[in-house]
Amino acid sequence: MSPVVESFVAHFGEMGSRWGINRTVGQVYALLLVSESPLNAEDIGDALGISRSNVSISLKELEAWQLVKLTRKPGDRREYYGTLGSVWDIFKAVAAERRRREVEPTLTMLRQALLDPSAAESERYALARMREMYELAELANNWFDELQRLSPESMLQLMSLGSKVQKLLVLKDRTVAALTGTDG
Amino acid sequence: MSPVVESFVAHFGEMGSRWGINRTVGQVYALLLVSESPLNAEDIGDALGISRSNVSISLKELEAWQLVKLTRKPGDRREYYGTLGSVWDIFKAVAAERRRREVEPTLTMLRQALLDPSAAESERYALARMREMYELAELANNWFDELQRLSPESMLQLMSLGSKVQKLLVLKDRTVAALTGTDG
DNA sequence: GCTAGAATTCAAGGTTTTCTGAAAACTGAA
DNA sequence: TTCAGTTTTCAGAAAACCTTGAATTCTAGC
Repeated sequence: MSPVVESFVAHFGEMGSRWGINRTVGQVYALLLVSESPLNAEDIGDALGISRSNVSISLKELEAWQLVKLTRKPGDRREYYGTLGSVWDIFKAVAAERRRREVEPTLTMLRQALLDPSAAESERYALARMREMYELAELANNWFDELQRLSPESMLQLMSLGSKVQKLLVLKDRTVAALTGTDG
Repeated sequence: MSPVVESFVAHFGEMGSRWGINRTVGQVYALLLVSESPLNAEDIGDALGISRSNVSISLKELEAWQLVKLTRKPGDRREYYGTLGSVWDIFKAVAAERRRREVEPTLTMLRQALLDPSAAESERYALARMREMYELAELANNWFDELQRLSPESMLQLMSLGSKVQKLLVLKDRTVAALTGTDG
């Protein structure tokens, strides 16, 4: 590995725990990201100095995240791993999996708690707080879902707009008001 | 603790590691979230069955996230902890801290790697991949920054719009084109 | 269907992270 | 300034997590 690649891989390893994956999974993914052609498990283990079984476990984890794709070479029985095509696809895959792991269980828990008929009067404040949280989380969750439907171009445009989107929203309100005759 | 609060606290504890905080920090925060009035360290330790020193460490961590605020009661030397006012404020604080911990170190690393003059020809592919990643991360990062400037109302409106925002973007393009006379 | 090579599983050992109680440091009120 | 009550620190114990090699299962190509 060249020095630049080495520091990239090391960084992904160190950041792993902050990102909710472990060191090795981070390193394996970093290596695949910057490799021009797919690698097999032995290549990966050799490059990172880790055991064959650890490579296997890490690749399984990356498959769960849907961050790697498997290819085969004719006349070669080993499996070769590569990453998704564009960084945009990667971004979407990470967002989807994080939502599944980090947000959805909480939404489910909150939904159940809020529907619980045994809730007592003394819990009034706690339930109100939980409801607020549920509502914002659900809104944000659905919003991310919708954003993923946008084309990369639209997404780029929206992001470049930044907070100027506010002007556009005001404009929209005026237009709607004028068209429906419901203004002031 | 009532059963509903207990399951809420337990859930935050279990999700802690997925969210990049530890079990105890998650539980302490959950408890503060649903408590109508601020709690002192002893209250927290008793409610959660953890040591006084562990409470102290967890509160320090929550302070680093800027998720708790400290109050005092007249004639009481103990410190009382409560949470931020609205879920929107909480959301913003979490986003800011996560960006600081999870995104910024990577942007810094990529920036340095991309500027490194010792980059060799053999690293061409790796550097291209890293540049792509850097560009999307920077764009998304700045976008979040801008979004935080929006009022809660605008944010709500934008989120409710969902992918229909695309129509608004098309409308804007047409208007700009018409005004500047640069259309087809 | 065999089989050699490849992938996976798993128990044991190693490492990192978290938690605790005891001790030290701090602080508000007298 | 003193001091009792409070918070913080820290070394060691406990828990959680990760890694490994050996054994097992799987499978592509014959």
